[in-house]
Amino acid sequence: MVPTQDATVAERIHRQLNALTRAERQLANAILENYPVSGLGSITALAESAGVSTPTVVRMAKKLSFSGFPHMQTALKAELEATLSNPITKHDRWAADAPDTHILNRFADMAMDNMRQTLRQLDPAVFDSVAQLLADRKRGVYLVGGRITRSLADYFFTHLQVIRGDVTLIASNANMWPHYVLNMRKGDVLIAFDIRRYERDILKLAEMAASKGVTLVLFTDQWGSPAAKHATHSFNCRIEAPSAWDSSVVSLFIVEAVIAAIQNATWKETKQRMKTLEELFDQTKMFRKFI
Amino acid sequence: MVPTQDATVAERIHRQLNALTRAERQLANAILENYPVSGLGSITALAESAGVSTPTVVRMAKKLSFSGFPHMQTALKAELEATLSNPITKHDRWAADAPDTHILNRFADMAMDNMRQTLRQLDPAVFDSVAQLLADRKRGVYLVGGRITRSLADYFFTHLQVIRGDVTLIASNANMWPHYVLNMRKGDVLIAFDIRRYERDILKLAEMAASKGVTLVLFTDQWGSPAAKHATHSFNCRIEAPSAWDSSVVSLFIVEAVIAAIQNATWKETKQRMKTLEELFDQTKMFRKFI
DNA sequence: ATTAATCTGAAGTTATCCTTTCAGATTCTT
DNA sequence: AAGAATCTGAAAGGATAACTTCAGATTAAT
Repeated sequence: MVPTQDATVAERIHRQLNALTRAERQLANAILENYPVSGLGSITALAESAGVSTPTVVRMAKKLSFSGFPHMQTALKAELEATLSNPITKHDRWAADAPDTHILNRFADMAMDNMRQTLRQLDPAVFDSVAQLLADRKRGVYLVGGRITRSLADYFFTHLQVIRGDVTLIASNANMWPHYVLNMRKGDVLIAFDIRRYERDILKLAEMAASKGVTLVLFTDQWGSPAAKHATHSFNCRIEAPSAWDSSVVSLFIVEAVIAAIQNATWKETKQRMKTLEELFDQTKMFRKFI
Repeated sequence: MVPTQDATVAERIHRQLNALTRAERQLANAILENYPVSGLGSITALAESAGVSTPTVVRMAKKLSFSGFPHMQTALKAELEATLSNPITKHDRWAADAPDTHILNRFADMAMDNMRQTLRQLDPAVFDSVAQLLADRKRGVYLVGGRITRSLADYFFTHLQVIRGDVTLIASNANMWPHYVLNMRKGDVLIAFDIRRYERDILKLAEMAASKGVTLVLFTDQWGSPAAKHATHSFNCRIEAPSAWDSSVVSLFIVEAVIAAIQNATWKETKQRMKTLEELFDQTKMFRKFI
């Protein structure tokens, strides 16, 4: 007998096909027919769908060297998981010269995981709506961030400012925030960053803004800031990191993608603004010419 | 309430995220983490892997408009079946619901490429040296960024400040920079961000700092800032993006990895500082308790 | 600080599942 | 055709899962 320890369920079935009885083959066919999902239900369901009795299922599982039906089902689930896990994760080491356990590689693994999981559950329609909102030059845009995320808001602000006017970065001192709310008009957009630990002030600001009819776009983490209840659109970015801090890589990614989308939607005007900006830079001689 | 009849479990979770409680979110998170396989086991197994109780699972299933856990599980299986039996569905697409040409997927592809290429040519020894430099509390640390990269310097600063003292974020007004140089001592570290278009002022600052015996750590792009000639260590991060702007995702990634490495190297002191910081936050009541 | 509202999981109950047994059905052998 | 060997599923059991209840814990509100 060939060892069947590591074979897939399908392989085991094929290998043992001759040793199976009539009812068992009928069952085997049913399993292979919609493999492997068919085997994920209860033994009763499987037996019924194959038109055999439950003892037949148990007997076949044992013929395939499983201890019983649950054992076989576990194997099926493991196979499925291996199949579904994105081939992208199966990489050669990121930094080839460093061991797998080096922080660079561990961090890279997690960053890519965050990215994958965030995008999998991100609704492109929400993304498109946000891009459209921000492309609308009739709406004023305000940006605010917390202790850590302030930098992200700042980054977003710097780019938005090039694309369009009427963009305000809300200063970090929360005492001043009501002043900003004072100027907000119905239809304006507030982009707020709030990841754990969620900040009371951001929640308060979201409340105030919402009550003035401002549309709230929220960048938060997988658990969701309490400000989400006031948000029209939320981006839940995974922030896991092998570190005492959270990772903002995915949040920054989304920000950049939104920027690109807005730019595409308003390219004609944006191009003109960028050209003007270049001329202004030329005058200040701030940048070196070329590269 | 939006009808949830035909939505996928992931969509329902996403839609109801705000209505979920702490334990339920924790559970939702666990489900999405290895979706949808994680939901195919018994309610007990799922509850355990999420670190919640089984009643929580039942309650969440009901909040998602299922009659109970088995109902939800059936839905998961149906989704899985649909996915697997439809060869057209591409598993390697980032945002599954958006076409390959959607900006999200194009951006993700490129970010991924940037990451791979950057890490491939990054020397882990350089990385380790930088982490070690910054872990050395006897050296003062200065951070500076350009028009776009200032946000990255700011992000780095916020974290470094928690880990250690004697960290200075150089203000954005270049006229003031000589004041900072005045205080720099031999052995201090200057972390500079300079990606195209490279800024004259950063180059000048690097020169001045170098002449005072300051160690320069440079974050730049694949082409290399002219300031590199003064740098002791350089990180060349790929910045390609399907956009008129460059992507800072990889740069941020390296920054976070460095932060994690420093934290590991000095965990004892860092832990103590973080604890003290927590206490200070408690006093200001800035953050909500837990999560 | 106190109270009210909400959340959470331990414990217990009910339902379902998985396995085993065994008698009848089927197939094979002579 | 008779007998032996094998196969099969109904039924019963023991095991596990799913659901409900409820009291303590937590959070929000006053």
